Amino acid sequence: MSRVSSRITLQDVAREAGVSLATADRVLNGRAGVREATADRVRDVVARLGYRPNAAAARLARGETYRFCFVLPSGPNVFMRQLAEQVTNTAEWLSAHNAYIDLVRVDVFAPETLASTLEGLIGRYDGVAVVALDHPRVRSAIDDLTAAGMVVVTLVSDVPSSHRRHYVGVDNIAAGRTAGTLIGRFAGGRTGSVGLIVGTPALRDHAERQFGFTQVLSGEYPALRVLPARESLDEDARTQAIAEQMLREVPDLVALYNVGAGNSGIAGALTSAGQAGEVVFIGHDLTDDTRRFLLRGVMDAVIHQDAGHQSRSAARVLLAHCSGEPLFDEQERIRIDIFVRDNLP
Amino acid sequence: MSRVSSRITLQDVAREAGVSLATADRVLNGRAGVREATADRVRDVVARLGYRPNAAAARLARGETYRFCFVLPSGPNVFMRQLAEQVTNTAEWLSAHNAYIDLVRVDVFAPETLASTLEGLIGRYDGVAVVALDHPRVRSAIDDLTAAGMVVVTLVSDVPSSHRRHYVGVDNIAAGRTAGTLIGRFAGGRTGSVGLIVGTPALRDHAERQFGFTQVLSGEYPALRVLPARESLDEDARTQAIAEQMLREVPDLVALYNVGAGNSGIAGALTSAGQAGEVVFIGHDLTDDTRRFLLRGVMDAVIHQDAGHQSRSAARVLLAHCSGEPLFDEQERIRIDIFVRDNLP
DNA sequence: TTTTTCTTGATGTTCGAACCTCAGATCGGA
DNA sequence: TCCGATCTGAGGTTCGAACATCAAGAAAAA
Repeated sequence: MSRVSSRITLQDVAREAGVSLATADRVLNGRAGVREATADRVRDVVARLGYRPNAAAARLARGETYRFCFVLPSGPNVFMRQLAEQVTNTAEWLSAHNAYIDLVRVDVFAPETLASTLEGLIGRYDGVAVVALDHPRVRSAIDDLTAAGMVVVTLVSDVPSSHRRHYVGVDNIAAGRTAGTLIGRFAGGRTGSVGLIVGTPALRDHAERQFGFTQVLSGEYPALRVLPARESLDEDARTQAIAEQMLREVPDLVALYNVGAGNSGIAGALTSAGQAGEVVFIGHDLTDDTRRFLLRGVMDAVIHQDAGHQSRSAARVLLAHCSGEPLFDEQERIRIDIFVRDNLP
Repeated sequence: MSRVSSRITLQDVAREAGVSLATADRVLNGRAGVREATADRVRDVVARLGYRPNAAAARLARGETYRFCFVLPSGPNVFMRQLAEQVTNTAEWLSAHNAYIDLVRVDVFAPETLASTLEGLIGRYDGVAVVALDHPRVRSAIDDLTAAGMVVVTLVSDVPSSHRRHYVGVDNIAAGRTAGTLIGRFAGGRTGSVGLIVGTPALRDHAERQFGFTQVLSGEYPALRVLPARESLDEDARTQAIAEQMLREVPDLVALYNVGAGNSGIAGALTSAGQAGEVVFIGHDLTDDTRRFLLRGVMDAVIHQDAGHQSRSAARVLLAHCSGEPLFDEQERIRIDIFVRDNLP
């Protein structure tokens, strides 16, 4: 049996170090007016006793409230709607920690709008989480925010070259590779063509998934030929039209990978062509629709990134950076979930 | 833009309801001596204003410390070692919430020992998380604990018929089904036999996985014949011997599913038989070993349940039940993770 | 030696809620 | 109408840390 922790207050530390509470306090909060030797003594005792400030008391005493802003894309995208909903839940949870979230939705396909929205946030928040577009204007807006002393994290879609403090989201190249491996395996040694549908290659996450997917298929499944990517703009109707055309014109079609939204369109096309369950179909993001497609055998796997995790993680990261509390990195890693019919949550 | 929360104190509620702080306090903490009509008025205002007690202040004021005990199996099982490590991390996190964890390890294959260990905990803790054996003695020990007013949650392996307050873990039938579907798909239309290795059918989770697996394979992949299950007792050497024997004696072996531990043994057998990558191999629990096997192509998929999630979830559940704080169910659902080479964390 | 500057201790207030006591107020029943 | 029982208000204390102020003592500079 191992007692893993204890409860030690600043009082204990002060007594043990032979200084007053005030001095111990000055050391711990980096206030001036303590001889270096004394400060060291205090720090020693802190380490030896394993003193950990009572977070509840500290927050209560500070009485600070943090203001965060989450900037998400507007539009009908189901995943983004889920994310917005989860942000609302997160806000409720955060309110117990003296932090408030405002939620802003802007047009994701307009870098100028996004950039100017971001710039309008300067000084009004302590931290910003943004589903970013990798565009020079957006990058410079992010840098402006950090220059103004705000903590910025990118959410779902990264801008690696910016000064964002953290990226909360998955490795989309790995997500694409995962799709590639699953399609390669599910195709079961068949030879033929694989249809590839993206929302728009202008979105960094779509481009990365496409890259990872093609990499795996062309490298390891030579029997499968990846057709040139078609753009759906994430619209159901357009996606359906593309899928229908493929089913008509590609006789040896063995699989479909949909990088973006619009899975309902593909399911519709497969079903009406009588090919549901025949053509391997993998897409992204678990929704009511894709869950149903999995259960019906229309989709074979869904690659997912949990909106709730990402929202909470972004909030924790913002909070930790603003209040100086520690972060458990391992807990903040967002995973690439694979769902098949049998492990649906 | 939507401001999702606010900060309202009990003071505000009392003022708005036209009562004193003391009365509002009595209502919220269920203390006697308030007329029902007045209490209703207060509750109305609480709802209307969306008052949420400041958790930090509440905990500070209560000053309670909760003592939890985590009872895990002893022995060399890697997953259980991971779990123990994560419990230690969780303990550190919990110490910021005035809660302490003791960690006890007992022999999992001895229901008597487990049961008497549990009974020895009575009165010494506020809550217990236990990796339970589904055995009448253990069940009655759990019921004794709850009868003594302690909160008990089962971890990883459930005892559904007991009075445990909560089960933190995955649906192991679903996990077995997931393995079945993946093997069925990965086998790619081949015809042949599938080897099935369990630790011991006495463990509920093993039995459930076996059940789910067999259900899917026999129901949906008639070309695959599931061999009678062999028992490995979770030992590498034994597992290896079984795998070697299967590889020798079953000429049409197309896949192996290992329900318990001992994946290294199977990997060894496959490699030395020159069958690595030929025979589909799926097992449980991501470890350094299984990760390596995935990357080398010896294993095709690993079904995983995150030890860190489970440990933290158990702690949150215990804390919530003891302190009466709310739980977000959705966050406490443990997922069945599927890992292939490309989505390793 | 005398100032000035630097350290330190002592002491207090604040945060929001939990919990306690005591004195009135109100109410029902006899 | 009066009595006890039941409400309610007012006030205080506590938790642990953050932060402020003031004065005493020590060390360094003049």
